[in-house]
Amino acid sequence: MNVLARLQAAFRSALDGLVDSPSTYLEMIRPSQDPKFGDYQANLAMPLKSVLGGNPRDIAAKIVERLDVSALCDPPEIAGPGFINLRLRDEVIVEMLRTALRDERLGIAPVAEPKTVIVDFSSPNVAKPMHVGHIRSTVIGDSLSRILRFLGHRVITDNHLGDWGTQFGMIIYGFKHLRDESAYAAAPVAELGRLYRQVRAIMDYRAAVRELPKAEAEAKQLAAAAATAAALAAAAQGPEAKKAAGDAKRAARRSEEAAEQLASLREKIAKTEASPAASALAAQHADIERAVLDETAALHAGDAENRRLWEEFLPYCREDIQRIYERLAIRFDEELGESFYHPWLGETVDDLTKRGLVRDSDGAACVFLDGFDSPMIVRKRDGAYLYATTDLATIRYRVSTWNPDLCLYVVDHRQSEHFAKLFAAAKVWGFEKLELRHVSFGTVMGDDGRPFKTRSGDTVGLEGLLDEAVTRARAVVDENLKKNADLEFDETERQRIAETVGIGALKYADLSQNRSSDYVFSYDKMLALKGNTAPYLLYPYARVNGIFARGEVDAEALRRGDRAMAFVAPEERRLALLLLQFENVLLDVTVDWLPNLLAAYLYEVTTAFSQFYERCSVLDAPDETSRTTRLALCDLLRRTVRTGLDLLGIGVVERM
RNA sequence: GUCCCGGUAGCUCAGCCGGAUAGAGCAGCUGACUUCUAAUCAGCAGGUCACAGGUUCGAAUCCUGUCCGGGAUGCCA
Repeated sequence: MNVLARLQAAFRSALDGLVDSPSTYLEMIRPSQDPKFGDYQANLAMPLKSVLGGNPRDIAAKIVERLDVSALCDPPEIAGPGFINLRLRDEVIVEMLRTALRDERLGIAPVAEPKTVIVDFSSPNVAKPMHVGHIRSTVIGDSLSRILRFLGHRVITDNHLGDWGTQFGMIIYGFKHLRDESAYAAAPVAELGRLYRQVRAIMDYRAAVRELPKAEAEAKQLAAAAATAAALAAAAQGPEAKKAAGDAKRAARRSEEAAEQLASLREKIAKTEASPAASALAAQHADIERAVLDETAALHAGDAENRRLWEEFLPYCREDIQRIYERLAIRFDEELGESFYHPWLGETVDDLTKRGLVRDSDGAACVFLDGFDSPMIVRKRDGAYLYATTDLATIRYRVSTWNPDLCLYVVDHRQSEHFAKLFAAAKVWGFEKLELRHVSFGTVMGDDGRPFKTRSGDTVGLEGLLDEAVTRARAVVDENLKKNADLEFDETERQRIAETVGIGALKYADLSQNRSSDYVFSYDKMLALKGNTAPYLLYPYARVNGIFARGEVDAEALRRGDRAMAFVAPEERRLALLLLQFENVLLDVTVDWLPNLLAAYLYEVTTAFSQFYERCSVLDAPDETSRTTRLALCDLLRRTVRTGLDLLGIGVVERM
């Protein structure tokens, strides 16, 4: 049992008979932020004032009187308005350290009541290359799955692939009209990618031409509005002036955005028209939008030819994304894409209808839900189904197959309304016992504060992103080795370190951020050697390995041994306390599904280690007890870091 | 229009289910490598936690309003 749980148990008996539901108060016991307030503090006397009456210091005194923590702590102290400060006895810390040291799982017991959890994440569209937008869902979902599994839950990870949408209509259309037979025979994946981009380019061009007049008119109108607003602002006096200036600024910005939008449209058009071949292509395929939709509809309707092509293309498309997953070390238990649910969409709507949940509105089948202005449309006027329908069918399938307690959807925040409706609909459909959670996250931004794009305005491919991270990591490795003459790394090892550090840095940059906020992408920041970065966390791990190697320490014997241990420096004690909080941190992560809490913890623990390392010589410790204690801290540190990083989906390097 | 999310140091961000003097990193300044890897450490400086009210013994954290930014908003996913 971890420290906190033991303290809580002691307080639970102290509160017995005093309050009805002690749980809320037990959560008010937490690590102190300042050592002078002890190791842990209980903040429950103040809020108990409204329950028990009297003044909080007296309440605290009463609780302390009933409290028996003598096996764990020095006598508790009451401070300030009624804080109860607890200082753990060194022998207790040492004993718990020993328990963790001996245990494969660092003393962390599996949860008493395991749940079945489905984690739905990544879910790229297989017809197009993965891009930067997929990184967050993939990395956050993978980490949450690993943490849940480590804690002892039954976890099913599912990649709900987009393998049935319009993008396949595009590829099929491209294949029928634009394919290069020999290129397809030689390298099908590349050729399909080219076809997708080709069709996309034609469609984009045609859309740009169509939208141009409207965009021109809008830009013109907004420019005029901005000019008017600027004039008004210049003329305004007194209290009106500030407001007018604000209006002018906003109008100017809107005008600027419209101008950019217009410029981007013109650029697309110019790009196509600059090439006679591209222009001719665009002219030849004047009806491309409708034709693509027709190909998609034919696929869905069971057209034999399109179905055959789809089956032929699918493995190639999956191959492309599989390569990325392998590099990221991401695996799924299931990859049931949209196509898997296609056969059941009709009966899903029928079942909803049978239960009286569906109403016709303008020819569309709609589920109207309390608290929402607009309904959830489950079948379009033209008879086609939507992702809402697929998502409902998916819930039903998952319940009948795995009977989960909880289902997490790791999907970006823009879809929060969709999920709010989906969850509400699932509830009225009869799945009220199943807990559904949208684990949402923000956008990856460029350093200009806008969604991360290449200089030419395209989305950034994920593969290129990985390559760049590794290349830059390699530069850091080489740079560092120049400074350390006594370290020798051959080419293979350098490259392997670069791969681990680069990919790890990319993942860590994402996971160390609170998922709900947008985050600014920066190679320089993620690969920085100091601060909350992957390289900083990996370093202590390698350092400890260095100590064990140089001292020829037998780690197994250390773990099993029973030599005396004791603290002489505050850095040792602080590091030990932090190491013992690992379990609580993992449990905290699963309260609001925040992997950044684990990242922050690992940063804190490695920072504490760096301070310890600076201050306390391990191999040349003053005596045997100190040496054993310090080696134990080192070993626990490296295993905690390795486990913690593994739970974030990040690998370690033995030396760097 | 309605709904959702955000506004914390020059920059990037933690902290937000109320707790003791608001924390990191970067950038700036000062120190520390004959010592287990300096991919490090120690220190200085830097903040009306957007604004105004409210609840509370106590508010960056909860409530209300205002301003600013982003997003969503019936037949795409």
